[in-house]
Amino acid sequence: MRLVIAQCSVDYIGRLRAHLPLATRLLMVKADGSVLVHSDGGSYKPLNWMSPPASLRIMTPEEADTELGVTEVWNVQHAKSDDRLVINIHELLHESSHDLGVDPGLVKDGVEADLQRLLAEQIHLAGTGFTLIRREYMTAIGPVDILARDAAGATVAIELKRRGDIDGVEQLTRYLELLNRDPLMAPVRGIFAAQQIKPQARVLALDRGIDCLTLDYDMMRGVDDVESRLF
Amino acid sequence: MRLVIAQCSVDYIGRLRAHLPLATRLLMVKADGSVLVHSDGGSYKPLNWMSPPASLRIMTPEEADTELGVTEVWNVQHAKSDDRLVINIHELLHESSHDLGVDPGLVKDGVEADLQRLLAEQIHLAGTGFTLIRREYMTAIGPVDILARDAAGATVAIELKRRGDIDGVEQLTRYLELLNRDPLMAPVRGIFAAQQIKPQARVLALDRGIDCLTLDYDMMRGVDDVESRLF
DNA sequence: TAATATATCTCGGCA
DNA sequence: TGCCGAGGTATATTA
Repeated sequence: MRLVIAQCSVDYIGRLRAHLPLATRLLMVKADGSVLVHSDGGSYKPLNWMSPPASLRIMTPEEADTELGVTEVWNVQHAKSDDRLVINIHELLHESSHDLGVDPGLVKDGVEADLQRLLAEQIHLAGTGFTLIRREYMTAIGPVDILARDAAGATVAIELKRRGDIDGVEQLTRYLELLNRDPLMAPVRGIFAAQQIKPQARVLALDRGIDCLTLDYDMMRGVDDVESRLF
Repeated sequence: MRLVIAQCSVDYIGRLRAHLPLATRLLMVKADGSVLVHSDGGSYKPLNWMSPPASLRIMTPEEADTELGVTEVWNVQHAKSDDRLVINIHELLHESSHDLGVDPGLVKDGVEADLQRLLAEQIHLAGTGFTLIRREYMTAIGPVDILARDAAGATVAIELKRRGDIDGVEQLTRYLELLNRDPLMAPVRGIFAAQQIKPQARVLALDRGIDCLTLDYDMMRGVDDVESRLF
């Protein structure tokens, strides 16, 4: 990885066009040819960047640019598209190079897949007497997160989200419509389950006869830990 | 901005939990207290990070950690939530600090707003004899991108996207449902316009009687340039 | 402040 | 490889 602090202007031409006026910024060149242009604020998103795979060519500026104070031109070309990043460097303030090696990568816990596993194991949280039919029940339009049977023997489709938004209700609605076309399965009712359900999503769900279920991940994980410890 | 290359392990605890095993990485500390952990690959997204506003406290490790080789513990605490990033530093390989100043920021061209302006100007692309009623036509549930009148005098609602996904079709469906409740406006038909329309979205749109329109931004901008040059 | 739509989204999974 | 869904989505706009 190469780190450069420089006074520069940046232009991106590709899926859109974007321009950064002259200022002092961090330029990060990664081993895969990707380049990130960061300012000293904002979030983790760079001001401008080039995704890998890409190649960096450092060129001498044309005469007109030299007169404007440009000392180097970095041409970062994406390997598989016409996307291009052009960095006009006016002054190099710092430069260093480092060998980082390959990263072992991130281990996550608490994403939708974990929620799904826990709810499948603790399906009684969806309702008393519920039994699991299966997770990731495939249909023509995609997988239903959890398919279960309620105490009365009726089929229930459960859509899981970390954050319950209107999109999720639409998604579950499409599944229910499809499942209810199958006479062997109908009637199928729906449960929209999430750690947090937005008011609008709740209104839409109830309007469509879909039950809402708020999940407490920490509690569910706690139960999971206790159960794991028993075996 | 402070740049550190270090052998470290990282833990994030907040909306979820995430762990990075020991490896050499770049740590970027920005002026607003945000911290980015980057490896020498991937794209612009850091392996792990803390969003601003945040504060960094550097602490001496506990004895047990010292024995494992930890020399410094960075505790990055978000200012407005319980999100926390803990970086256990084993070896500092490089360190430098830089004053970047405030960035003037990015200028963009070619986002949805530009597409919308161009299609409004070239509304004939939606169909022969089309006339523009208005852009951003407000309804109770949000603005319809473009409202137009077709050759026969019927109202047409156009939803614009750069990438036509299923969400956009749902959005347009909601608008059409609402607009068609108004007897003065009904019947209103829909056109789903995008630079690229995903197959699933196309199927759903056609199933709901919504026409699809693929837009060529470069061509539209080219026409725009030519027209601009005439005046 | 809260909700909504966009993104050069990125990233992972699966056909 | 392309499509599809999730994201600690982040970010800008607007009511």
